[in-house]
Amino acid sequence: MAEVKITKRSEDYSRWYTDVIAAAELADYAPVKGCMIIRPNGYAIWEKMQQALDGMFKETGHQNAYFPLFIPESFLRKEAEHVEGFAPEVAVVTHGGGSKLEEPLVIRPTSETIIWNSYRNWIQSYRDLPLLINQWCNVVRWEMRTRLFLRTAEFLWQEGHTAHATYEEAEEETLRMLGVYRRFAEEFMALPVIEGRKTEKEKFAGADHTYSIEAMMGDAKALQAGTSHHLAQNFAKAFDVTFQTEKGTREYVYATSWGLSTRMIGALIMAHGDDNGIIIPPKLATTQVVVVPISRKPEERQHVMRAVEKFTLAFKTVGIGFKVDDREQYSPGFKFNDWEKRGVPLRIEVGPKDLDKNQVVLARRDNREKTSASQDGLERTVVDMLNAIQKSLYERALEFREKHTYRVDDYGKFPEILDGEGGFIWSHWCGSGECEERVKDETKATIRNIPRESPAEEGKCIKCGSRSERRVIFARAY
RNA sequence: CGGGGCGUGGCUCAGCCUGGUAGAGCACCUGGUUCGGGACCAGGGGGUCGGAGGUUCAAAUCCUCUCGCCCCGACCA
Repeated sequence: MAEVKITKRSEDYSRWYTDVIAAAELADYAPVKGCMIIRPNGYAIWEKMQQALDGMFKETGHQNAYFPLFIPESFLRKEAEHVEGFAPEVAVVTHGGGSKLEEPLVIRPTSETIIWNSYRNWIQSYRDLPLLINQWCNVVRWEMRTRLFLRTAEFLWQEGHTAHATYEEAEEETLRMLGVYRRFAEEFMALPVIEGRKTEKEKFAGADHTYSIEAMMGDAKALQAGTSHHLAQNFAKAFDVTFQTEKGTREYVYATSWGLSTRMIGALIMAHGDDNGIIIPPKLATTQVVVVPISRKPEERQHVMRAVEKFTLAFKTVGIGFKVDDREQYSPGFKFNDWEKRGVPLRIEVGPKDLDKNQVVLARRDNREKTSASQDGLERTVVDMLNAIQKSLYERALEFREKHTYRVDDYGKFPEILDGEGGFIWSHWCGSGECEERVKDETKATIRNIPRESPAEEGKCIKCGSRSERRVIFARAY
């Protein structure tokens, strides 16, 4: 276990980020450029995310399946916008079994093409619809500049691919899954997000339109945390997927796809982490509570351990994830720091002084407050406190976002905000790609999305002054 | 792909300018004393100095080539 010191957030945010990952042993750089090794601590978070999401997918009627990693190159070319969007970043396999392949195989950057190729055979009639499939897998996108979790050449994700009889039904599904992502972010990640529609420039290659949830990180930059696409009939037409309607006519199928990736681990780090390391929200922590026994003499140790065994037994019955750190070679102070950088939400300290009073010391990771609690019914106290931590992480993140959100009607204020503390800027936009592009060139801020909750409001485009009907969010993004 | 930097035990780095046969801190192992916010003492293990070639009696050090990584700019979940 190498000692890792963490750069202060205020000093160098991106170094802080990589330091936190090293300190918490979440991931390593791989021998292959742009790839990462997700270490057990990092993977544990992903597994928790998977569990939560998978449950919600099942609740909304989806089934898991698995499609191949290799996709015939020709498939990718069938949808014009799609190939244009992904061609620059696909990895291609040209050889196999010692000889050149007849047709190169691309390693999936996303699976729309290979999945819709199958859907052609799966869908005959309106009775086969809707078709609601999800898959958990890895994908590869050859990125120029990579950062652990946020942008790597290979990453893990889930991709949902559904087929519907009508445009409206597909739209409903697209928004339903966006809502699932929102709920996941808020309830499990303690991360407030803004649902909205992507601009034409930022939408998924091959989609009719794209929705996203956007979150604010600890440096006030935006992170796209999940996307849901309405693909209309684009892929059905490309792969000739039609169905017979109730009336006996033949129509192309409507599609959606939606994905959320290991990037969320990066979001978690940047949304909640502090100078001491990552803070894992209780609902995503495998180890929710770490118990640090403190003792000097062997007989003291025995007494302490007896008490620990007693209350941890109760933890098991109520399903609290805990770990007892009984390593003898480390001092309590070392262990406090060790578990803090790993982000365990709650620490329990028990020593001789506590035994005398039948209590323990509870130390919250989120605000580093220490309080005493009785050993009787400790499991209830702990459950309550974990809930309180979950809630307070959300509130803190929301407060931070509010504090860094501005309504701006004067383009001249953009640099001041963006080069200062940064943040989300709600401004009017006429809807033209030129204005969007010019703002990006001039300020490095992009339109994150057109918020769904943004009320209709007459205004003038921040850039060109033309008529605008609602505000959009400008921000610098990851 | 353009600009900048760096490759020396697991990690961070010194040594290189001025060649002389590898060193520190942390981590690791053993024993002991410790233990309520990163303990201490003693002992110990571990490196073909990114790779190849060259100069030299002698190369981590000088020369040539090569590979890789990191940071900054053009694309993106």
